[in-house]
Amino acid sequence: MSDGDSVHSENGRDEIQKARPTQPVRKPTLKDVARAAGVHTGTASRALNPETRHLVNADTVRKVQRATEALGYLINPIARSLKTSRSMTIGMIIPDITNPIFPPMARGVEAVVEQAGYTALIVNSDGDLARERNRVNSLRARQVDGLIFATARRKHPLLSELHDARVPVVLIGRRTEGLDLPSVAPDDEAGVTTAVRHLVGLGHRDIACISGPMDTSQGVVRQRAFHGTMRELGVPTRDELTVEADAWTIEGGREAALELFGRHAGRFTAVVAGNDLVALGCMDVLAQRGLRCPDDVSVIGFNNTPMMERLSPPLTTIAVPHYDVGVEAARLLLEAIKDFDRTPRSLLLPVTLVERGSTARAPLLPHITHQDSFPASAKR
Amino acid sequence: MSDGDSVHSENGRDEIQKARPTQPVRKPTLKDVARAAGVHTGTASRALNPETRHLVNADTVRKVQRATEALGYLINPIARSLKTSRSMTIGMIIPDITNPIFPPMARGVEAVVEQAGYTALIVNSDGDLARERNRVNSLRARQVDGLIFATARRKHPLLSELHDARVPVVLIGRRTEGLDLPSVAPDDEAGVTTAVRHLVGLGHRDIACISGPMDTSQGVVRQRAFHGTMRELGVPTRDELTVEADAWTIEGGREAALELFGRHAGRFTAVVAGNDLVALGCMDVLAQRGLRCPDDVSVIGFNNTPMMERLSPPLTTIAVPHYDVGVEAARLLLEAIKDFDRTPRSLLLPVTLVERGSTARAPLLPHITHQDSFPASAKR
DNA sequence: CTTCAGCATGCAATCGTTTGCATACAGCAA
DNA sequence: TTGCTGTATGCAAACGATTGCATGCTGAAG
Repeated sequence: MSDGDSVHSENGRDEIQKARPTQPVRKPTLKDVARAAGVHTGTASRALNPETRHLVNADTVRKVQRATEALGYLINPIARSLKTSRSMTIGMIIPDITNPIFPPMARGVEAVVEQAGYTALIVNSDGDLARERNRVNSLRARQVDGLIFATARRKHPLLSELHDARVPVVLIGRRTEGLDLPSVAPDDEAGVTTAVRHLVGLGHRDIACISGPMDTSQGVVRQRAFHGTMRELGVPTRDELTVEADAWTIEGGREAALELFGRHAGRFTAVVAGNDLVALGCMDVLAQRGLRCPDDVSVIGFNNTPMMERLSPPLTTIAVPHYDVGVEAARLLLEAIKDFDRTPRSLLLPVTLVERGSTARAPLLPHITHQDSFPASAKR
Repeated sequence: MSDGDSVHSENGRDEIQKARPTQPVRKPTLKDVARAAGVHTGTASRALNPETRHLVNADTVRKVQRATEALGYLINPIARSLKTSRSMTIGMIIPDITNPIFPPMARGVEAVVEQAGYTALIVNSDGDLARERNRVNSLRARQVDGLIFATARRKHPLLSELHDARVPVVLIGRRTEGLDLPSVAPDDEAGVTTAVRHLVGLGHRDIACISGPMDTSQGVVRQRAFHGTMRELGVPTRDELTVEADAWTIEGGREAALELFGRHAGRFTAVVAGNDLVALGCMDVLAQRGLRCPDDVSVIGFNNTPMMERLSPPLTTIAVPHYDVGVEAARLLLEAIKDFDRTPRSLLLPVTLVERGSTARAPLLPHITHQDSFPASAKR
């Protein structure tokens, strides 16, 4: 509406920049504030910054503050960053934002950094290494003051580079190899141990393990914990019953389950999955083969991903406090920003078993033979 | 490796800044590149910028590029932004990042803006107006070149402010009121119409509507479409059968369903929910009252939220191309950034019915009377 | 040989802050 | 009076890029 009738408005500037309906008001700068308050920009700057405020007379501070409000002045963080080379910004790299465990983490991170005056930039790498590098470079160029990696790759050239460049970094979901970086992770080992005990307690002995990708630390930790616990409990394991999912996704779980069956590995009555999504994929394959869960095969996941309680059967899983993971990671990062050379702390967050419908007592009859013939109950 | 053996390296700078275990290598600046290439910074700048590259001799360009690589130079977007007052950054405001429809949108947005050299900053407002204001201010201060609102509030003082400040804005999921802003939304009207037709086609006549919050445009559009379609089809509606959920969440749906029952509204055999989460909340209440879905009551959602196919019963719903919504929103934003005064376009994306297990033919017998007594089938 | 066009580059101001240093002034002691 | 101390402010140089303008050069036209 306001542009149809824009009179000639030939004010000389319009000749240069293309004619605009309304002249965008120039944002007030510190100089404007200083002028309005009748002081020098330096003084205004000091008055506005809590760190330096004590250097200036209380009355002057008030004058400056009044001017600030009157003009609606907003500090320009870009100019500030240029000078201070701190951006009050941190970056969070997520491998797959559509995996529902990450949004709560992101919120946890946001909640605490925001409190400290930081803004969190959230980017996702799609698990793609090149893309990840890209995103990280872009974040670094933007002078982020620190980085949180929620991506679980085990060794990572980026990490040492970042360390050399003295960029504070916190890892989520894994401890590092080589480098000693602060990290926060759910207690994977305890979680898996609990899961295995649960199954064994239900009478299962032939338990398969569909681990997550072994190039992620969580993948290896969880698988290792599986074998460790089985050994401790004196339950024999067979190599054929351990497979690795290529990705922490439903599809990854599906493919791994397919491979498991392809191996003609013989009877198993339960599976410990690397995470909930992998468990879901596995359950798909089970169903497709006419095996009922939990009647024929029990399945247990990891994470307690949202919605898992509403599936049929509802998934038994290990609950991880994702929000808290984010919170703690952020705290660690703030520490690292404050003092880069502080010796890195690592947190292990407790996890809990959530018993639901996907696990049950082991069936009495063998129902998967080496030949993949099915028990009566599973035959249509 | 090139720093471990760096001899004493007492270059005077060490004396000044506090001694550090390892000297953080100063990031190369444009000046360094220029020196290395034997040209002036101005020339280097022009050589590196595709827009101005044609101004400089091809050989020189090559020299500069080589120097750039050799030094591992990364342009400093902060300095660049300060000068150009463009940040190559856009902001996306999401009301609730844990609602699984948003991550795919965010990815869509990211995919296209990234292509254009922009970085997307994703923040969530938790639906809280003050917080939203906050986040937006922080984004504006950071000089974002444009904003995408995925938050569905109907009228919004912020929006006109932003418009006055000539900040490009694109809306997701609603057309605006008052202001004419570019937007992209699923075709809510068509979606609801399809849903209602589906139910009526199954023989339902007593259909309840649990709409989303009516202070969101999607809430009103969908509810309006419900009543419109019912009228067109000649199916009478009763006011008591329309309730409003306070939030687009499971909890919101639950409370609304409770209210519906509290009203003693009499028989209904189906409900059209504002979205999938609301539908889930409603189904919880149904189950709790001993009503089976779909045998006693059919329920249809909206969005085709991930996982809905795995529930029991799997949710019949209207599928929305969330990723595409993000893609289109980003495109619109880029257009608006290029030319703020272009007349705003609005897109309506097609939606499709996904028939699953939560809807079925209407039961023959009335099973909810005004007194809330239940049919035999529902009695335990 | 001049003149001029046109290309390639250098020069320097600028974006909006921060911050080390210089300055001004008041109060106080000698 | 002089000399200090300390406090409050001004001054101006950064930070690292962009960009309008000036300049130098080459070669062709006159």
